[in-house]
Amino acid sequence: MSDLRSVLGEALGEAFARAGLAASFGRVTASDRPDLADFQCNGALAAAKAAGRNPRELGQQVADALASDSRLEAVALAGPGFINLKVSTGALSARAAEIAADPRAGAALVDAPRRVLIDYGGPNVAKAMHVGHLRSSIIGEAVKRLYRLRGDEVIGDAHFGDWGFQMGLLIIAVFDEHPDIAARLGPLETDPAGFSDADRAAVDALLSAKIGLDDLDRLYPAAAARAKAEPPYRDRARRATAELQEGRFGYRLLWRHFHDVTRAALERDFHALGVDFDSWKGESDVNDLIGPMVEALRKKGLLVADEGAQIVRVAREGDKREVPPLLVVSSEGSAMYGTTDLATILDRRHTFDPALALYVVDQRQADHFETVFRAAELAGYARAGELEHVGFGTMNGPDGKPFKTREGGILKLRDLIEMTTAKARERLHEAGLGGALEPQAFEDTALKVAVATLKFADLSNFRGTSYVFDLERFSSFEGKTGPYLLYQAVRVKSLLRKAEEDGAAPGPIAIAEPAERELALALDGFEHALAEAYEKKAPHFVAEHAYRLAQTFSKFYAACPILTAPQAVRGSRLTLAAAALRQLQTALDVLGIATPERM
RNA sequence: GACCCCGUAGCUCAACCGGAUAGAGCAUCCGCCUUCUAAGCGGACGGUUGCAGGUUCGAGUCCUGCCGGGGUCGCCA
Repeated sequence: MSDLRSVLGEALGEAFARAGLAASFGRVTASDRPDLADFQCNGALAAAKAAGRNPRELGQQVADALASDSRLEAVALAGPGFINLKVSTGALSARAAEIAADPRAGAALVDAPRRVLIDYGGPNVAKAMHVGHLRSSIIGEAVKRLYRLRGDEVIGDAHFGDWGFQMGLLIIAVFDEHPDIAARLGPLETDPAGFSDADRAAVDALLSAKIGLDDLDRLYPAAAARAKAEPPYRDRARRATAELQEGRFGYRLLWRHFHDVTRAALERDFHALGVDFDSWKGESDVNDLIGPMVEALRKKGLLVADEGAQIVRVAREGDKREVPPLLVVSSEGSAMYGTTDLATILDRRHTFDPALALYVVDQRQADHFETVFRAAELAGYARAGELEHVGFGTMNGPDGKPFKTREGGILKLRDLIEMTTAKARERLHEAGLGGALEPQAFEDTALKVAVATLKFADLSNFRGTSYVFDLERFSSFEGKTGPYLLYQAVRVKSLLRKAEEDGAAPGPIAIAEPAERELALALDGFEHALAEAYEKKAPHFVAEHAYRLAQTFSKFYAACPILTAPQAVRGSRLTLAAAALRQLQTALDVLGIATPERM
């Protein structure tokens, strides 16, 4: 089961090989000139250059070798040596039938599945998610689904930021605000003996009643600001952080509550966005690994003292810039975020043991990851190429700067979703869509439209570039938008429902009309879009395909009546329509976009 | 200052190891609903790919320089 492009590429590769040239010259691409051909091969030009031969002559030789191929209706040499291929109607019908019968809608599996870990989302304790988390979550989720669809064993890890200085800050902030909590937990130092289940339940009840995510979200920024301005306050927080990490029991209880209450709220928010993690391992989980790891680094001679800190030098001969060392232990003796990252790599090596770990994190941290990855290689925790930073640009406001609210604050993700959902309701009403739906179904549709709006807008751009958030444009039902794609999917669903009511059954595919031909070729292009997206960790190739497919279908829908066609034609077109729907939904599912039944 | 990314139609973006006539969407204009969801489809208009050189039969793509924008440059993550 392969796409036409690959199959034809193999045939051409053989022809090149018979001519004594590398089979890789047979690489086939979609035609630049759809008026002339379906596919083309430019290999004769490069091969002729390499072999010192005439490109047209060589191209003709290769073309002649394919002249009798029954899958091809025409093989023609054009221009300086392009080989143009037009697929026969029979082969195209057969390929379309194959895709229609495929539960995977034409998506192939990789030859050698790997274990892949995707590190994305990056939520933190006590911090409600804001727009800064949006891209990592959306892109990471899409990459995870893409790799899984292609057959890899994939774990999506939220890499929960649940450790470090901000925990100390929160502890003292909560103690200051709630003397009763301070009185109950403050004295509990190291000995949990005598702390009964009933005591634990009482503490849990106390904390649940008094401290919610909103409180943490309010306390944290205030405490962080105060620590910056008041060294004594900062020092208290540092001490609390150190005591927490050393295991002070009362602090651990409080910390556990921070952790649990945040995670529950975040999971809900993420889920509403269609983002679900397989693992919520946090920075705290590797805390106990850090001590031994530091020792091991020292023994290996990698750790050196510098300016009062302990560092691992990672600069290499031939570096164009000065690559800073990894700061493992600060001059105050504490672990840095790079330390935690390194320990996390070690932990993953011991547990999931991924062949590839992808870090879906803001592009601005590229240098940091370069340093960490080099240190991991030096320490023997990973080999070159096993760790990769999948960076992305920022989502900007109309001013071209990272998105802020009108007041200049950071927009919470929940508010962004609510804003987009409100716009979706408005647009649905404007369009007179969804009027027949029950209120609950309407809300469900509005949320799906909102998620499609946000995600498609993000994923249709190459991840590396920044983009300007423009709700008016993104939420439009016209053009290259999420809502347009949902609309197309819903139209097909409606059509198929109607066909079923009429008792019209799908039948064998027989490509005849140009619009059918185009649709079949679009369906065939799915696999290549997936492969491209997979290789480059760039979901926009899938988004691009989804859009092209929807548009090609719409053209077909307009040009080819289905329910009113003669039975055989109707059967063929119904099968094509069902295949298009399944593939569109599969593509949208990779992007993390769900389609409603009606709108 | 050093290094990295970006600069493509009026606007927002694509362009598959260097290939034919650089493609979409929005906006503007012209057509198409007694027919399956017209929030659709077809067509038109729109380009010195930031500038200047170089390599090549061929450059948006590779190399050099310059201009403009963004980012990063150890004890916050």
